[in-house]
Amino acid sequence: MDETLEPQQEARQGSPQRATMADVAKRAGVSRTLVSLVLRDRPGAGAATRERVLKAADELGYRPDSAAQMLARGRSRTLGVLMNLEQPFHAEVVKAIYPAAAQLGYDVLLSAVAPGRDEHLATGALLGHRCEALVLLVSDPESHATERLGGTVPTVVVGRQATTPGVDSVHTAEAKGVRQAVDHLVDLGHRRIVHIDGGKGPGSADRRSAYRAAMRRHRLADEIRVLPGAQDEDAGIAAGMLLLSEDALPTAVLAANDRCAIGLMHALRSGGVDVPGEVSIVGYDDGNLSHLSHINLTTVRQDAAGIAGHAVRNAVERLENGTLPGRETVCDAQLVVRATTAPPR
Amino acid sequence: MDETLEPQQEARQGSPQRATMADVAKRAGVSRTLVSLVLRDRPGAGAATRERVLKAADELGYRPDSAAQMLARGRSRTLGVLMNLEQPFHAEVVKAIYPAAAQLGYDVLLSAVAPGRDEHLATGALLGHRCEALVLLVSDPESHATERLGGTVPTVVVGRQATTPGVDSVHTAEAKGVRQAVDHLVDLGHRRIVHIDGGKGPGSADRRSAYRAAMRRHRLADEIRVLPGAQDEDAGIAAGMLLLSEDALPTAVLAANDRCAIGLMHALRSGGVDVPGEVSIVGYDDGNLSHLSHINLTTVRQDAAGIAGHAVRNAVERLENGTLPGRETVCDAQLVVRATTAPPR
DNA sequence: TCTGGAATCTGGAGCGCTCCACTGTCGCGC
DNA sequence: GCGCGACAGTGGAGCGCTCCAGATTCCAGA
Repeated sequence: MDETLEPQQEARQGSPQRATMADVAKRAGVSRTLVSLVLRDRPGAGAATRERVLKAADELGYRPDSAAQMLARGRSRTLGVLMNLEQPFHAEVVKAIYPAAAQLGYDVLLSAVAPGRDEHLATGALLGHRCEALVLLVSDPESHATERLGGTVPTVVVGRQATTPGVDSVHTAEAKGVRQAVDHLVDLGHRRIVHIDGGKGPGSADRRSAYRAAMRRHRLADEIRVLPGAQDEDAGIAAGMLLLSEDALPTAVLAANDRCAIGLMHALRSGGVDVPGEVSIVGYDDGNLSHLSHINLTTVRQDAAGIAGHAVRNAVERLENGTLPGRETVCDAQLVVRATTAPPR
Repeated sequence: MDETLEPQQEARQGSPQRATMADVAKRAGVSRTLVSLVLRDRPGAGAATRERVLKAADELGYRPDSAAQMLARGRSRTLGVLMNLEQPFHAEVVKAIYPAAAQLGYDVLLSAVAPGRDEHLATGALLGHRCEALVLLVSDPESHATERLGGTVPTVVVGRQATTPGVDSVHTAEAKGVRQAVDHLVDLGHRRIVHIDGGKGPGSADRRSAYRAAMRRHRLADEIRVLPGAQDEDAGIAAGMLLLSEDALPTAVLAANDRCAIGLMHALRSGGVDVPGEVSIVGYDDGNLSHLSHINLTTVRQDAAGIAGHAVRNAVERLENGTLPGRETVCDAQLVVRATTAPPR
């Protein structure tokens, strides 16, 4: 950068150029190395000196340069998280990843998929920033390209089973969650229970097969019906439209996730269908929308904090432990009964 | 004897060593510098050599180390974005920031506020990663601490006017949007139009005063009523509850944002109130929820792409231009009439 | 008195990259 | 033949930090 001296810096922080460790050292009258020790809270510095260094650093508004740290350490202690900004559940998980990573001394970098920014690009950015491990909240199960990064860097896939050896996965006990949901509906007296599929979204394949299994367990194999869908409101709406166009409605629907459930609920209600009077709906995720008092969605709660914790721990373990076989961590699922399920008419 | 230092052990950390520029250079039989030139697509290399370098880089799976790049360049060409994972509108803006930044050759780093991770911490992380400029989608107008970073690093505040000199701001023409909304309601015949306040959220103060001004313009000063609130569903619900508990409902409500509007809508509907039959509702943002066919919210559309573009351009300009006075960019607002507004009974 | 070891502190090398100043090598006009 | 600019390519310095191998001090114990 050109050495354009900034004429008016805030007086408080003073330095036109970012303060370096050498500046702090000079001010405190010690060596760079010692400053480094003190700032990283390592033994090897006397109490008085320590104090002096800290004071000097504070006065200069010193901020360690993580780029230089990474370079020098040969490690970045940074975890990369690939997410979708539109999935509330991702937000939930990310919120829990921050403290989990911080606790283990890791930093977190977020990268989101967006139109024109696919998984590949987004993970590339993460890797370019020297993330030592990746947590993939988004990952196309069909193109294993992203997962295969596991060969390069420890990778944890969230929300579904990994299909590549050497890649960890953390996901919800979909079978349990779905079974609870189906059990609940059957207990209420439902038989015609439709499932809206989540397409390529995480967990969808498992939920689909768990739905089938649960239906069979209740000897309702004949009633099995899976509608194509996705994990968003539009898919729920589309499914709702489809159902409304048919002769008879099912009495209950297990949606791909909460967003899908909400879309479905709106579609049905605006089609004059009473929920849960005529049709019961069960969601999946238990994000911040579902517990809103008027949505009040019966849903399968995924343990975002648990998922985040395990994902981080697995990634770090793999990082510090070298090669490990791919592990699968299953987090608990819990049906939360609210107001969108009721006995069928 | 120092020169026979053995290379870093590979086995210990398990990770296969990441290929460096020197590796690529050796493989292609050229100097590091040339590799650097080729990879950055700079003139100074012959076509044949260029090809060879590219091939070598590809074969080694070479990935430039952005930490080293930053360090060497003295610049990171990275923009930091502070966001809230729970605001769909932020997601919208971020999605547009990516391409805008990429076009100017800048990288984007995301940092989210979360429980236990306040603005200060989140921006600290961004700064530690050497972001050269910050785009703040989140910023507490009361504590100017975050904004004051503008003294250190170019800062653009999104969603409200900056209160610190030397800090740019990009926000929607709240006055115009709100005026359109109020005009629309008045045109429909409404007089009792209540506004739910967005609390400390971005844009709230402007919307509040714009609401007051618009009401006065229509000689409805007596009908002005601002309910305390926030920019989320819960606030909408709370406001709805409050209104339901009163003797008479207003005929229209201008909500703090879409999320708030949705909360309100649900609260009113579950209280047996017809929307828009008895009460019309107008939101603000036009995020992905509002256009869902059953929510179908009349709302004020904020130009996320425009906001993102201006924020990025302003930040970069300030970066490359040295000192500039604080500028304010106002993006268009546009009322989108959908199905939650109708003439009063 | 000397020894040795803990506690404290220092200098230099080097992480992977970019930039600057430089060396060659052409080809072309005079 | 010479000069000269354009192009191709090289080597070294150094970004801010951490680590390693010492250097210095001080004091307990023989």
